[in-house]
Amino acid sequence: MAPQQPARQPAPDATRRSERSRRAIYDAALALVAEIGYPRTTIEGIASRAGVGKQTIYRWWPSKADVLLEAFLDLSDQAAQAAQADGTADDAAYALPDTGDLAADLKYVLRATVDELHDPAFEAPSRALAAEGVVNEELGRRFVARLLEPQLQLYVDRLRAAQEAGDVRADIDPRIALELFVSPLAQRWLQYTAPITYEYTDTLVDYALNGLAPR
Amino acid sequence: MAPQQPARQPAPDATRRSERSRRAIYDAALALVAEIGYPRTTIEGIASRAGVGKQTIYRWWPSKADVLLEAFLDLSDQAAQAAQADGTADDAAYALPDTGDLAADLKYVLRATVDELHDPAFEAPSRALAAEGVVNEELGRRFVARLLEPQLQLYVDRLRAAQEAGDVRADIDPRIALELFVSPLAQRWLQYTAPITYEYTDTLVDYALNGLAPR
Amino acid sequence: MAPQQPARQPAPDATRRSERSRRAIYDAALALVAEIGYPRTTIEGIASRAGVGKQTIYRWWPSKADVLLEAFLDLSDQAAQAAQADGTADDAAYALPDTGDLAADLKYVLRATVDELHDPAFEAPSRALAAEGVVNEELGRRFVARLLEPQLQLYVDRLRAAQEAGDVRADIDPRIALELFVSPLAQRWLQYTAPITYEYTDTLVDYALNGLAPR
Amino acid sequence: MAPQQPARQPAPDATRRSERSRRAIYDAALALVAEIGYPRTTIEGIASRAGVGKQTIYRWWPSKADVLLEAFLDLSDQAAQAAQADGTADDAAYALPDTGDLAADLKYVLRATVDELHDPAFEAPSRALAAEGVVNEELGRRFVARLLEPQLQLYVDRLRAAQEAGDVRADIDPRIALELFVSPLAQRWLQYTAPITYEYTDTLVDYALNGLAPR
DNA sequence: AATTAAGCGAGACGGTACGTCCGGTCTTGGT
DNA sequence: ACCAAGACCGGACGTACCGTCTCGCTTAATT
Repeated sequence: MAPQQPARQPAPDATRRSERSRRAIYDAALALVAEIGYPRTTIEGIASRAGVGKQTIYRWWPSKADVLLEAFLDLSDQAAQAAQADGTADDAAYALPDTGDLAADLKYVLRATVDELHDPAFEAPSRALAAEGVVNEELGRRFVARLLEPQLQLYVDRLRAAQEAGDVRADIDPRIALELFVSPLAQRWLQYTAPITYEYTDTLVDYALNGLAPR
Repeated sequence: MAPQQPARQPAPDATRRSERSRRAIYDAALALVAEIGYPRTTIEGIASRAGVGKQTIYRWWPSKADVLLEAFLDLSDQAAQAAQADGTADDAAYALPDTGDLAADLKYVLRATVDELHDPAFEAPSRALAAEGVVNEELGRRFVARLLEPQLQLYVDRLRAAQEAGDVRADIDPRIALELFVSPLAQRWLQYTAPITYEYTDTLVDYALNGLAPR
Repeated sequence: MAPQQPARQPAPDATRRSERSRRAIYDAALALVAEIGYPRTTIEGIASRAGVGKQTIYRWWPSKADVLLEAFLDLSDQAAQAAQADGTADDAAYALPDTGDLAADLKYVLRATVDELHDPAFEAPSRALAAEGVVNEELGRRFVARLLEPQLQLYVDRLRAAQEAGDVRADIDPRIALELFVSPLAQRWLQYTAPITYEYTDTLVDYALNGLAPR
Repeated sequence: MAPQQPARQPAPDATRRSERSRRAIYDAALALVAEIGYPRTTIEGIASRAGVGKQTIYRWWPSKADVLLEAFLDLSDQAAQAAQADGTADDAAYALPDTGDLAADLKYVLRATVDELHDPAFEAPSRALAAEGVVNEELGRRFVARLLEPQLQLYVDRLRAAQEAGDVRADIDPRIALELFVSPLAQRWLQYTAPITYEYTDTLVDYALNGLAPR
């Protein structure tokens, strides 16, 4: 119906695209970012490590950051599928747990997030993408839309359920409410303002639910 | 007694340093980051714009990010001094307002922060430094220690005062508590997750003080 | 069978070399040396004037002197071909004249050499190469083997013919004999020890053929 | 009457000049040229090795080549004085030997020159100066006038004596005649065209005195 | 003896060029 | 047509020196 992307260049034919090269590029990009860091990772380096011509990268991605973003999305999808395969039906990738105890559920999920933020395989590329997004608004928005927002949506869902159960006030906006415990964790991780522990995230949930003022 | 700094290189003689060049470099760095963005700002460009030899930059700073960090610190100091000069004695640079109404005071300060985050002169360099800090831990910690933490400390002080006044529960850790409203704002700004408005920051303060759970 | 060249670097693919760039580099190098002198001629200057990236020079030549040597060889080849095209069959590029009068032939050729040494197009680059060769033995030997020795060989041939004709003693080594008139000219030109004139070269030939001692 | 040099700069006061520094600069310059070669010898390197400020060099010499020229002249003077001290009255520095046998005397002196040209202490700086002189006419003329021409004058004197003794034809110009055996040696040394041996210089003398043509 | 003024060691400074690396484009030959 | 390979133009990197300049410090020569 609607036209595809405007396609300023001769528009490569995606049906002929080499899946082999695409995978090799993702692997090389993630490996290099993990090994030598994002700033020292170069397109030439990725091409060389992937055994691929530079043009093959430039044909399909406009920048180093875009390569990494797609590589990371691909990695996340794979991880999600793997988790779903050997996990329960209500996988964390699709919904937060709902045991009826909101505080406990949030603490559980945030503890899992703490673990993930300490996983070296995720840390290097996601830091790199976050950093790039800070300075490059267009990519930042894409990063948020594709990776961050879907995860935050799970909190929105859980908080809505809590509102129906009467555990959260009805006049609360869940999209804002979730930031009370998610953003502090994000900031500590992004900016090294302070260490990240289970105790810390538990505290965040308590403070957020009960408020700072005396009751 | 105490050892001098390690000084790995021949250690330039700081007493002979050209104040004129230092200022010109700060100005050029800030101007370029504002005009063409951090990634396209180069050491050569700064040197050229400042009318300075490249070596004069490399002699005193190890990297582009360090130049910008010092330039920004200098800018902040100047702004603080200017504010103090024409302001009241209890300047915001030294303490948050304390009218007795904690919610109002916090809302006031956060609104000022919203304004500052929209000020183009501050936005470009601080974004750049934040981004660099995400990916470069050493610089990130310096950025936090020199710029961010001193500002957060003002919230700690205000919250302590509120605890004494009985407006905040005594068992609350102020350093964590402040993150409930500061970090969400930071994240929205850094990652473009959502717009930043007065209404938003007001809401954050209300949620944080009163909690999400029904009272 | 025979080993390939050692090829210490990744060895660029000569078949893909840009002829256009090569020529532009030669032209730029010769022009700059003529205009501003060898020491002030820089690789960057050559690249810029030739409209070429610096790497294109570094890819194919190890040093400024090598660029100039090849540029000059190319120039000489072109001049030789041009001379042959519109000249007689027995071009000076292939043999010295042999009218039967050795003294006259030598004087003729040396006068032509005097003219050439005063030709600004040849002077600047050949001086530069000679100077570099004095201080850089490896390049000096290449300069001699590729440019100087082939010309001297023509004298050897002419002197051999003279020996057969009985105009030069049979026990004379022509390779040494030619130096009696060629080297003095060379030294005056290289070291500015004294001016170079037709009269001077005529005198050299007379002295060399007849000797200094009374007959 | 007439003013001394125009003195474009404030004209340093030579009476206050530090003899200690001058010597240290000469030594450093000669040592560096011998050790790392002329092109890699820098003014900064000389200053540092001599334990001297850069300005002390720039105050007294206009260029690296001039420093080396004076250093070499100084070295030559010292060598000449040393030779005179432990040698005969008629030192080679003041006159060529005159045993009555011109050929033998010339062969003797040229053999001594061959030895000198192989002396590493003299080779590096004199090559460097010669090379610089090829490309820098002004310095070249100074090099010739101060170093080369005085030595050639000794040949002129010896050849004049030979003319009076009837061993050289009266119509010969000694200044040109000497080039028949001196220049070939010079060229072989400067340009690496061929090896330098006693046999070679002996041959040059024979050829020059007797001529190439049959007698 | 105190004062002055130059040379001096040191090295920061504004520059230029070095030789390298990489970005992004283009061309070639192979599949 | 895509791909691996890599040459190409361009531009920034971080380093090395250039030649000038300023800073304190000797060190005479002059008051």
